[in-house]
Amino acid sequence: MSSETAEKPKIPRTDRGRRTQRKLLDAAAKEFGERGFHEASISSITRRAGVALGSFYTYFDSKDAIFRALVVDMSEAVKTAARDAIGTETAPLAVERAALEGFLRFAAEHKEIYRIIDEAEFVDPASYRNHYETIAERIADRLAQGRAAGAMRPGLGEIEAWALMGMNVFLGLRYAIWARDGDPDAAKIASAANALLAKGVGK
Amino acid sequence: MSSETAEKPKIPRTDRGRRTQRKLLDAAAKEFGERGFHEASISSITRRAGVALGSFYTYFDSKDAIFRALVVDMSEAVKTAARDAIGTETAPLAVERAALEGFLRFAAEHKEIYRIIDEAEFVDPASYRNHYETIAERIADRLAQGRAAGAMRPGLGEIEAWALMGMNVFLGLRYAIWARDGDPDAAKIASAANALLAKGVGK
DNA sequence: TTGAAACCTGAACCATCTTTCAAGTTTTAT
DNA sequence: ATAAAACTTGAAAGATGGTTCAGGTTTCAA
Repeated sequence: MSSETAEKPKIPRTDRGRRTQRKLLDAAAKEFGERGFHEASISSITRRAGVALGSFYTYFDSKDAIFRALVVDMSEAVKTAARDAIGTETAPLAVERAALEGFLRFAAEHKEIYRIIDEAEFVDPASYRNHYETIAERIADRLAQGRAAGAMRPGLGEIEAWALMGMNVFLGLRYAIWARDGDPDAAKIASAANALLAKGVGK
Repeated sequence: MSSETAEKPKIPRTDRGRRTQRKLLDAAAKEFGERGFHEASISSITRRAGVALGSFYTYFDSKDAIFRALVVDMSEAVKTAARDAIGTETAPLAVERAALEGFLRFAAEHKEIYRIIDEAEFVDPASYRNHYETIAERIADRLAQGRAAGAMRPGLGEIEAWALMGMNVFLGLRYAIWARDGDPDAAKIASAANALLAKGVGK
């Protein structure tokens, strides 16, 4: 529970072990995504993974431990998705648009990330905080670059980074996780958000 | 657990009863706020409230039920705080600034709302969704008014409302809940966010 | 004053998992 | 081929904490 406990990695030493550990991780992503941390049960995870209950403890110290491992995984995955989506874009505003569009598409494909990241607020607060702080820093860096490139105004910093991140997260919640029939597609959402970012709501 | 179960209100019929129910609700707000839904225990709630364990079930059907009651309470409280903060402002941008500043101050005073609303995603998904959808509608209405008043550009709708809401929620998370020494105050945050809203990041 | 309804009490019940463990199987290295 | 290390197994231990209940006390209305 505490973030201070030793927490030896438990790294598998054979192929069979690595396969089993991965099966557990994948099963856990589904289980936690569908039922949330507390509703999820280890026996259900091992059942999904097709291994015995006891094997779980060969690879993870506890239910908390596998959840933490998963949060780190997903947190990486989100960041990677955004970076990949940015690709070769260089114009600062185009970069933000691409990042959001990529994130929206990723979230739609992996709806479980929201539940897992969100539940980290309760199960693993340090990772939760780290997740958002890291992303905010990354956005702040991009804003600084936008300024340096002369494409953005001065005075953009941490506040604007958090505002932009919140915007993206909530657009993902509404249009990727809670998508409805007839909703605009990811490109449309990203365009609208980009316009807001570029010129605000003023006339 | 299901949202289909009858769920009779259990309304107290005497003053004593109403007092006890309120004590339980207040105790639960603290307990859930400090420990989160699953770490929280009913015996701890009744201990805080100074009543016997069994009395809990005179007023609430279950741990879920009192949590749901609390979510409704807090959801109301947030909306009220924002509305009160808007007060007599009429200029559309000033309204948004006031709403955010009011929300930031409220969140700083009631840090438990974040944990309780956020945990509703898992414990009471319908209320969670309803909370944000209601707020988004309210923001969308204000944007429409801003447009009608000629202070905002055309084309602002649901997307922009969710973006703005996300902005506010994340600014609250960072600067009210996770406040650090040396952080700008609520007025400064609201100003910066308002500038972003007014003119975006462009030069 | 008095009976009924409302309310209070806390020990015990019980269902639900997490975690452990001792014994068996597979893999790896020599 | 052989032994050690890695891995697997599932029954059972153990802990937790929500919920029930039977009996007592307080409040209310007539």
